[in-house]
Formats: sequence, C-alpha cells, structure tokens
Amino acid sequence: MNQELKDPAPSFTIDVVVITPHKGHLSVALAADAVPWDVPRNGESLNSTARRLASEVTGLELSWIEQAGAFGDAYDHPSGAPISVGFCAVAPLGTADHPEQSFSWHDIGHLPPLPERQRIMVDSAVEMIRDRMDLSPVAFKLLPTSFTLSELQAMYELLLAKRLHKASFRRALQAAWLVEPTDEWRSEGRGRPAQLYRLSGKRRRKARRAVRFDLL
Amino acid sequence: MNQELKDPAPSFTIDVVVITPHKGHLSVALAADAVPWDVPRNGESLNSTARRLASEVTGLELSWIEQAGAFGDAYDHPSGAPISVGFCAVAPLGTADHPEQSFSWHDIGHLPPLPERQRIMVDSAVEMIRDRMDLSPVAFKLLPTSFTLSELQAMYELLLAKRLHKASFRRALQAAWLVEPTDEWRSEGRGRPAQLYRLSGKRRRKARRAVRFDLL
DNA sequence: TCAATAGTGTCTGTTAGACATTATGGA
DNA sequence: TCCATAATGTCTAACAGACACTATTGA
Repeated sequence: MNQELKDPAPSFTIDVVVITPHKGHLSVALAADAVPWDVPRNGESLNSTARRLASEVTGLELSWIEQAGAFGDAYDHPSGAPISVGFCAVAPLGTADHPEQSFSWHDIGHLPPLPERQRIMVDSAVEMIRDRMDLSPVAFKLLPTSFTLSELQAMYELLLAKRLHKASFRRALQAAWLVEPTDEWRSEGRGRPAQLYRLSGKRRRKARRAVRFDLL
Repeated sequence: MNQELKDPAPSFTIDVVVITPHKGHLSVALAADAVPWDVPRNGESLNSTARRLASEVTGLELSWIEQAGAFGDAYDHPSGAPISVGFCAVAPLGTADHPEQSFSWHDIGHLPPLPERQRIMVDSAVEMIRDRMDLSPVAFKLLPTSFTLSELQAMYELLLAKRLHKASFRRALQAAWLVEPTDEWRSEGRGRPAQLYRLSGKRRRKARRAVRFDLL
C-alpha cells in the first residue's frame, strides 16, 4: 500500500471497504484511521487492484468483492486524488479475530473519524450489501464454508436489521435449492445440535418473481 | 463538451448514457459515435457534471440520473483518461423525436462501433435500469407525466424483456398506491379509450417483502 | 355489425407468516 | 427432570396467474 504521501497526488485511488461480522455486528478494516487504499500498479485493472488490497488486509483471497462506484465530491482523502473508486469486499466470520499487521477492525456503528470521502464509501458499501443480498450469495460469503441454518438466518437478520420467520426462512431456502446438508452436526451449549450446511453448487430454481412495486 | 482533444488527457471523465424509449425499443444518445462525455468544471461535482451533460443532450432537466460506476480497465476512450465515471440517465418518451444539435439516437440493439470503455458503460447502464426498476420509479421517468396503464405496462415489459399479466400488473399497482387517475382519457385508434394516470405523490404502502433467494 | 383495446370479476394453486408440536441434547 | 434450541407439520390470509367477461370506441 501507499499510505505515505511520498509521490505527488495520483489521478485516482482504489479504496477497499472490507466488511466482516464480529461479535454480532459488522466490522470494517482500517489502517491508521483510514480505509485501505492504493493505486493500480503497472497494467493492473481496477478489480485486481482491489483484490490485491483485500488480500493484504485479510490474508485471504476473498470471493465477493464488487465496485461500489466513484467518489469524488468530498475532497477529503489521504491521497489528495480528485476521485477514488470504492470497492466493497466481505470476509468470512472469524477474520476479525486474527487481524493482520497494521490493520484493525472497527464496528461500523462506532467508527473513528475518517476522511469524509471514505466515510461516505463505508456507508455505500454497507448499503450495497443490503441491496444485493437477494441477488448475490453475499450473506454466505460472510460465513465459513459450513454453517448451521440458524447462523445463516442470524446473518440475514444482521444484514437486513430485522427479524425473520424461522419456518418461512427455511422453506424459502429449501425451495431455492440453495444449500445442501453435510453429515456434520454441531452442539452449541444447551439444546439440540444443529446440522451443518454448505452452499450448494447445483442449479437454482429459475426465479419466478412477479413484478414488485416496492418504491419509496 | 470537450470532445476535441485540445487539452492533455484529463485524469478522469464523466460519461453519460442517456436512454429513452423510441419506436418500441430503447435508444441511447451519441455524438460522433461516442457517448457524451466531459470533465467537471471548476468546483463542479460528479453528479452536477453529469446533469449538465444530460441536459445538453436532451434540452431537458432529467429527473432520474444515477452513477453506474467507474470504468477504467478498457483503455479505449476518446479522452485518453485512465478512468471514466459512467452515469445512466433516462429521458421520457418523445425525447428522441426531436434530437438536439450534434446528437443522434441509436437503438441499443444496433449501436455503431463505440470506444470499448463506452460500450461496456452502455451495457452497464441498461442492466442498471433493469436491476433498479422495482426499487426506483425509473420506468415512470421513461414516460410522460401522464400515461395510460397499458403504456406503463408496455414500458415494464420493454425493460424486463418479458410479458406481464394485465390483471396482476394492475392489482399490484393499485395495492402499492403508486398511481392516481387524472380526469383525462385518450383514444388511440380503435378500442375503448384509456384513462390517463400519473405517479402519485402519496405515501406508499410499506413494502412487506419476504426474504427472497433469487440467486444465480 | 365486427374488431380492437380498456378494464374488472372470479377461480385456483402457491406461499408467507402464525402457531403448535416433536426431537434432541445439556444442566 | 427441566430448559433451550433444532426442525417440522398445519392452518389461514394474501396473492399471482389464468380465464372469462363486460365496456367502449373506430371502422
């Protein structure tokens, strides 16, 4: 990364908001009270720059990372660049338990003061996850590869910030052929042990949605 | 606009894909076989630059214009800039009937060769409209302020590229309190005249959507 | 009159959500 | 044993889609 301003201001930067669940909330990785950012190296694309940054932050190859857009109206940015391309990446549960050198994780509800442009980016990244979770398996990428259905539901509830109906949640999941059971079970304190599931690679039911008018 | 390269390559450009319905298809405005683009003037924000460009293209103040993201991996762009911020704007039916000086409208199914970066932008803009139409009144912005329900349905069918059920469409529309009738009627050739409606400014029903798993 | 389009009423299969019940472990 | 959690079955209201029907105009 290039967080020390040794060069003149670049023409644009790539900023990556890496989000992971931690202690029942969403957390974002920061370095020196700023969202990790860099500029593309020779011939590097926007996406591959973002992927490289994300793997530096987490030590993992993240499987969900998407562009959130260009941000330039707020000029406060560590680089001095006129615009920054913001990316949103998600890391699975547990990533925040072992922070990489020079990064730390912060609850999105209690962020330190950030450069204005990056504060807007973090908000956009969270909103982007919420908007896309019914079209993209982003909620699954925030969990380990195997998980209980209760954990999956809790993740949906965390992202959507509302309670869901257990039976309906599982029925919809089953109808979509989205998960498949493993032969493992997990006992978590009291209560009946839960079966572990994983995201199924099989064909999905074709989405037979009616037109909705859920406008604001 | 700044389509003649008199200055050195800017650090980024604003490109605006203006889309309007025309003869039963979607059309996009081009100038000299390129999507209109410019750079922000002194102190101009990304959004206001895009709005200015869009009004130069259509002669109107467009009410739906959103950023589609930053595009930089395809280096072919008239400006020579390393990245461009793409916007998608929609203009109401009829806009393409009276083209402004130096702009022309092209069916998105039969576009002339465009700079690679801009071809990707046009695809993204169309996809963006499709993705957002159930959360944003974008379909209404592609119609005049008053319209028949059949016209509205035809617009939804054009954008979604599939046929819709008439009775269901109207029921959902009514349940959402989305439109209100005017006292005007329109007779279009043969058949019973249709009542004109407009987008209602009233409170919407709160969207009581279940969780969907419409993943690919 | 026929043709064409607007608009509505009814039926049926599907589904979301409420509720209840069974299953299975730990304390 | 009691309690907590997993998992599932049943009922009901709401709704999408199919179909048929009426309404109203121009040719």
